[in-house]
Amino acid sequence: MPRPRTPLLDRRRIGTAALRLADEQGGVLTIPALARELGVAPSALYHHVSGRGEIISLMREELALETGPDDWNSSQPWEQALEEWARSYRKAFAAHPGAVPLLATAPLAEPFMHAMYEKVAELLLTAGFTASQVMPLINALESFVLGSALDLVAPPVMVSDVTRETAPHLTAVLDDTPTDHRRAELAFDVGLGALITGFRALLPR
Amino acid sequence: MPRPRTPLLDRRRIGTAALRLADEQGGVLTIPALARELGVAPSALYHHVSGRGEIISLMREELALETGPDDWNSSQPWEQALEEWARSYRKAFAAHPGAVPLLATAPLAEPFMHAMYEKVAELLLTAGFTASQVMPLINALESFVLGSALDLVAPPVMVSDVTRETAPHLTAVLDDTPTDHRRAELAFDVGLGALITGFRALLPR
DNA sequence: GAGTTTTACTGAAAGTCATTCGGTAAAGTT
DNA sequence: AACTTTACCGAATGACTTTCAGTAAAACTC
Repeated sequence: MPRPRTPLLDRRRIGTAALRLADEQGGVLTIPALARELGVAPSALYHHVSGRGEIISLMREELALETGPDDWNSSQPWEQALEEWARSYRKAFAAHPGAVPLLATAPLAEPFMHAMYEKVAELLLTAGFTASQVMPLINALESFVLGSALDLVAPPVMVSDVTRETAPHLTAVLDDTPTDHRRAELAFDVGLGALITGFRALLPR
Repeated sequence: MPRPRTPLLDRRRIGTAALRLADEQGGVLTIPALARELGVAPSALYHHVSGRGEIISLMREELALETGPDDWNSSQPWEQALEEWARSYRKAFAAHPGAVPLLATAPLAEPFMHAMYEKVAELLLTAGFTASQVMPLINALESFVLGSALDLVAPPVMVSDVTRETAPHLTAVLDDTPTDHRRAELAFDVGLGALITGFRALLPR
C-alpha cells in the first residue's frame, strides 16, 4: 500500500471509467463502485478530484472530447454546419444514454465551452446574424439538444384501455408513432429541421 | 407518538413541501429536511409514498397542477395555442428554478401526461398535421421546453482575459448578451418562435 | 548517491442519508 | 364495547461521501 511504481489514476482515467460505469448502471454513480472499477481504494480518488461533483464534470468533459471539435465542419453553408454541430452534440449524449440524467445538469468546464461557442459564434456571425442574435440562437439550439438528450431516456408513453377511451386523439397519434429509439430520433430530426428553418427566417433577405 | 387527531400528511402536502424545499435548497432534497419541514419524523413519509423517487414524481405532479390544464386556451389559431402551451409549460419550471435539476429527469404520472398530450394532439391534428407528424412535433417542442428549463439554471458564461484573446467572436457576441435571467428568456423566445415557424413550413399550403 | 521532499496510494473513522420495522394509541368499523 | 385499521414515532441497518493520519516509492537536491 505504498506509492505505486506507476500512477494508477489520473483525471482522464477517472472520467472515462465514471462515464462507462454510469452508463452501464443507468445514471447511478457511487464512489465505491468507481474505485472498484479502477482497482483502487475510494479515498484515492480524492487526490485527483475534489469530490463527486467534479467527477461528473469530468464525465461531461470526456463527452466533449469524444465528440471532438473536428467532428463537424464549419466551412459550408451555415445551415448544414449548424445542423452538423447539433447532430454531433446529440450523438455524444446518445452514445451514453444511461449517463444522460447525470450529465444533463453538469456544468462543462470553461475552456471546452468557450472553444465550442467560439466556433459556432463565428459561424453565425459570418452567416449574417447580428451580435445580439447569436447567443440566443446558440442557447436555444443547445437547449433543444440537451432536452432531446433527456428525451432519449424518457419513459415511453403507454396506451392503456383507459387512454383509448379518454384520449382518442392521443391514441390515434400514438398508433402512428414508433415506440423504440426511433421515436426520439424522429422528434430530434423534426425539431432540428424546424429550428433551422425558423432561424433562416430571421435573416435579412 | 400515537396517531394524531387529524392526519398531518398526505401526498399533496408532501409534494408541495418538497417542491418548495428543493427550490430553496437549490436542487438538494433530503428526507430528514423534508420531514422537519412537515413537522414529522422521517419514517412517517413512508406511509404515504414508496420512497424518495416517488416524492420527486409528486413534485413534478404538483408542477403540472400549478400550470393547470386551463392555463392555455386551445380555441385559437394553432400557432398561438401551441405557443401558449409551451410558455405555460416553461413558466411552471421557471417558478421553481432551484428544483429544475431534480424535476427534469422525473417521470410525470400517466394520467397527467395523457391529459396534456391529448389536448395538444387534438390541436395539431385539426391544424392539419398528419397523425405520424404529431408525436414528433410534440416531443420536439417538449424537449425544447425541458432544455430551456435546464438552461434557466445553467452557470453563466464568463468572459475572462484569456477568452478575449482566444475567442474574439464569442467575446463580441457576449458583449451584446444580457447576463441575468433575460438571457435564458431571450433564448427561449427566439427558439420558440423559430420552432413554430419551422412547424408551419411542414403544413401543406 | 545519500538525504530530503513530494507523490499516490491505503485503511480507518466520522457524519449523513434512505429505508425498514416493531411499537403505540387514536380513529374508524361492526 | 371489542376489534381492526391508520398514522405516526424511535431505533436500527447498511450504504454512501468525505477526511485524515499513515506509508513507502518516486523525484528532486546538493
